[in-house]
Amino acid sequence: MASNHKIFVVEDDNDISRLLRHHLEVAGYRVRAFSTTNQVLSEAQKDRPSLFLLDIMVPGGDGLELCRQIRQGGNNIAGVPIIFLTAKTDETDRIVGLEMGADDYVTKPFSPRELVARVKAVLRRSERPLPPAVINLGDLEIDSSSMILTVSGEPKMTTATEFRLLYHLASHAGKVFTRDQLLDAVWRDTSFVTPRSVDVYVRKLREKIERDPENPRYLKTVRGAGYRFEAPK
Amino acid sequence: MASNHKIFVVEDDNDISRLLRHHLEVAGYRVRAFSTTNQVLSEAQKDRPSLFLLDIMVPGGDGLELCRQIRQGGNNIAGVPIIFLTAKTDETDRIVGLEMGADDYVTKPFSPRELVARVKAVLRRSERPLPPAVINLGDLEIDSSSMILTVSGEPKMTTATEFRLLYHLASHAGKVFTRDQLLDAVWRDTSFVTPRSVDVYVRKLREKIERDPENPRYLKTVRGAGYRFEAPK
DNA sequence: AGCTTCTTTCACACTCCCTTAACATTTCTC
DNA sequence: GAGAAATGTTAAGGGAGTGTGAAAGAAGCT
Repeated sequence: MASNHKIFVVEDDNDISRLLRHHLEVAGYRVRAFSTTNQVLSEAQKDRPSLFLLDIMVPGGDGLELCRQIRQGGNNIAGVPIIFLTAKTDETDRIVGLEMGADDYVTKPFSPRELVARVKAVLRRSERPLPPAVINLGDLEIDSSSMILTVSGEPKMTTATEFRLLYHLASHAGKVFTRDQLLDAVWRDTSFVTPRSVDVYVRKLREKIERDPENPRYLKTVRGAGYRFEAPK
Repeated sequence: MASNHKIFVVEDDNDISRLLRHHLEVAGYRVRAFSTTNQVLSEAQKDRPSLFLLDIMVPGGDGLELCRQIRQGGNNIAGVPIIFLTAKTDETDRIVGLEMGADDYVTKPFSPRELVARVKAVLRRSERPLPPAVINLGDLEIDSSSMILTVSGEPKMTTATEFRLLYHLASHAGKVFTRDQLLDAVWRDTSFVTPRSVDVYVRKLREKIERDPENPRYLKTVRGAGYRFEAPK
């Protein structure tokens, strides 16, 4: 249920802001709330949010202006999706806002479910499509679109987490990952997971892909650092 | 990002027209806007657009009429896809599907995300050869033109949603879809629908297509990910 | 209106996966 | 070679994800 997405909420009304935060957090997102536009831009450049949720009528230079600044090239956040919060009646605001480059809007009063659904939809669309669907290495075939692992022609059952881990390692073959990096990349919610969990999964994968799990050809341990997937020559 | 597609927009409200143009252009399409239907047809025959975006309520002979004229044989644009813009309250399903031969519709007020997504989807569909109207897999026959499902020669009744879901899964056999992806592809407005609704439909489909619904051969669960339709060998 | 049919949600049962903790083993350091 | 640190391995409980029936909610039909 949890995801790694961080959302910047810019809303001056404290009640609404708390409400937004609450619903978004329940939905598994991390939230940072701002009551004015002042520091949003500079913080965003440091903190790299996945999405902005802007009230169109916040004080301190309004939301539209902030939207334009975000969209402006030159910073590293120009591509981050934006959702506007608008009053139901104010059609012109909405239109202007959308023209400014927002990705969607939610009208107040909003239903929590719709809010979350729109956030989810925008984030889903902004995710870049996965790199090559099928990875072939040695006698392995890792097909991410069907989530099927084949070893020497034999299909092997894997759990979702096993598969994601394998896919991540194999699609960056040669690169060493620390346990923490793997947790960040592969696990949905890293907050309460021991890095040692990775070890357990590495073992499970070795049992499935290695001839001799004790002497792995693919999934190598890099002592003191982490793990590396090694492509056979 | 750029594509060679040219879109004819027919819309009398100037604000909305500008908005449409803006978002379509940002998405990489070329746009020609018309505020009445008068010259659309003649211009289209010269200029060959890839898609029409018609407000259903434009003055000068309404959008439906224009749609009919476009679809009429004898010109060279009969096959160009059409998307309608409609007010939310309208009864759109019938208009789109049966009578007029439109390809999709977008309700006002629309979100840019949705607009562009639908335009993209329709263009994508029109570019590649149509997916086969009849899918034959194992003892299943899924005929999308007549919306008839046959299992081992036995015709089975399905609802529209059941059929669309089955068709989507079967026409991408092997690929895993998350519940959210299925909602996007099969349902119209996902904002108010729980992903779990998909489960219910999967179950209904299993009851109709599987010998043993508890051990499905076709419609497999991929735990932690979603569902996959598996073609038998 | 009343009826039917489809859609969506809810609640509960159940299964399987995930995480952890504990112990075993290997590798490094002095 | 002894101790420390890192990794390998195993099994169990608790929890998340899914299956399922029923009932409320929409939408169309007569």
